[in-house]
Amino acid sequence: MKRFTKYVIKNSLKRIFLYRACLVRLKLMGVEKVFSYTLANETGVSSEQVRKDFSEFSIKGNKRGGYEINELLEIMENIFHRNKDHNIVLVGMGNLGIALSKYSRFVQRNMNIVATFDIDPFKQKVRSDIPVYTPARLKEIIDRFKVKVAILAVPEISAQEVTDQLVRFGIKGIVNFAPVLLKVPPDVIINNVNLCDELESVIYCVHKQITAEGSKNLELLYKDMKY
Amino acid sequence: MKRFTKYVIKNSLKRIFLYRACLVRLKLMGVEKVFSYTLANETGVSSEQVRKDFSEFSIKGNKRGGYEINELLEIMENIFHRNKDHNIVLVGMGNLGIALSKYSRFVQRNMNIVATFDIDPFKQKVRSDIPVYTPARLKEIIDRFKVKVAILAVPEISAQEVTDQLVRFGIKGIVNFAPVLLKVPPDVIINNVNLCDELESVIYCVHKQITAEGSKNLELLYKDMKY
DNA sequence: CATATTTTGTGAATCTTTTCACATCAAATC
DNA sequence: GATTTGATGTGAAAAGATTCACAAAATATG
Repeated sequence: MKRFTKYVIKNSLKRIFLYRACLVRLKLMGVEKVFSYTLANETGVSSEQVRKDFSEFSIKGNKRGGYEINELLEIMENIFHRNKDHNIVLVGMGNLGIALSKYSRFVQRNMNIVATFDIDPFKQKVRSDIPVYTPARLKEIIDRFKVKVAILAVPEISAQEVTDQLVRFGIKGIVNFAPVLLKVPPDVIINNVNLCDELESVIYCVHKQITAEGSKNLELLYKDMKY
Repeated sequence: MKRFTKYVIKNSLKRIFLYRACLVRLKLMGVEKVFSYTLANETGVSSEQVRKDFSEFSIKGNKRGGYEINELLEIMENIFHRNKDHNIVLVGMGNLGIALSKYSRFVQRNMNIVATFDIDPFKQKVRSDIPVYTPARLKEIIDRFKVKVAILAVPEISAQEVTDQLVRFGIKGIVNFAPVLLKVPPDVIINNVNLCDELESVIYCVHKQITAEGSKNLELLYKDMKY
């Protein structure tokens, strides 16, 4: 009865990102070695979980000696192919699109938005820091920069249409900010970011927490997970 | 050995949001009734999952008749307290903060950003559509509008400091866009949105998918979940 | 150099989530 | 109104994720 499968990023992978962020911070503070429980404390997971996650990605430490931060980061860079640059396109230069195009952290992590696209001719500026093209040039740019991943920040109504184009032009992964479930072939990875839901779920949980009589109710709503 | 627990929003709750978005769409299209497999098809989950989720939230349907969309939406509105208005504050009016403050979908769903805050005096504008105040007025505004939930879009470096203030002034839930793990008392709910990680994980999966020799590798990286 | 200590790494146990399978009910059909 | 059909709702089974518990290894100590 299922019409399409969707790949979902595993928790363990998400946690690896947490660990890495934490390692980068510790390195800046001059720390050279970590133990699984250091990372556990900093990220809120359990130390066994850290080790289990590492073992899933075949990351080995030194018994008694813990892990060298530099070594760990290098392994992670390799796992994530972060040594290479990655070219991204961004479609939809509304408020959110503009903010994302200026988000400096992407560049810091070797993810370059090489071009953005918008149907509004008034927004199109080829001679800008990051150029804003007409969607007619999508294929050309995707081909030229060998782009495989796109950020979708267009209105809900045109999200599927743009997605179909992107997929046709060879895009294999999309971070989608439009609140729709995109339909794509099984080899295309979609990561939905729904800002409303993020806010709404917090409001919901807060409300429940405030009005909850016993803890029984809460258990229905959250997992008491330590991540 | 754990230093703080963190509540994480359950998958079933996240899926309820999916269902609702879908129901709203179907309603606009003039549909009046749905079956569990309609929702399943539209959202990519299995129909048993839909029913199990509903049963978790004590949502009942009609055997053979499925579910009335209106009824379903009403129940969900009640569950989510969406009939009431919710006042939100937003701290940090950088690119992302500005975009979020203009995000019309929040208002459509009864979530009103009543005020924003930024330390930069040049950004402070009290007579604007949504006023931008100095953080010195945080307590005053939070008290006046009985705000319980905040959006945090400040730089990494000041995120914890601002969080401590927010918590002191009575904020019980935070949507955090800064890439740091905030430390808060156990009754405060944090929802982290890390834009870099979202993009990076897609890049990672795409890369793995492209270079994967067998399907064995893939299984390590994704769950073949149908959500 | 033997012993004690500390941390990793992982199989087993537990807990959670998802899927299966089918009884149960409501509507449609004969 | 009896029978068939097609959906829900939910225990039971399976799959998946997390925690426990402890052997193995590396370092420190006496």
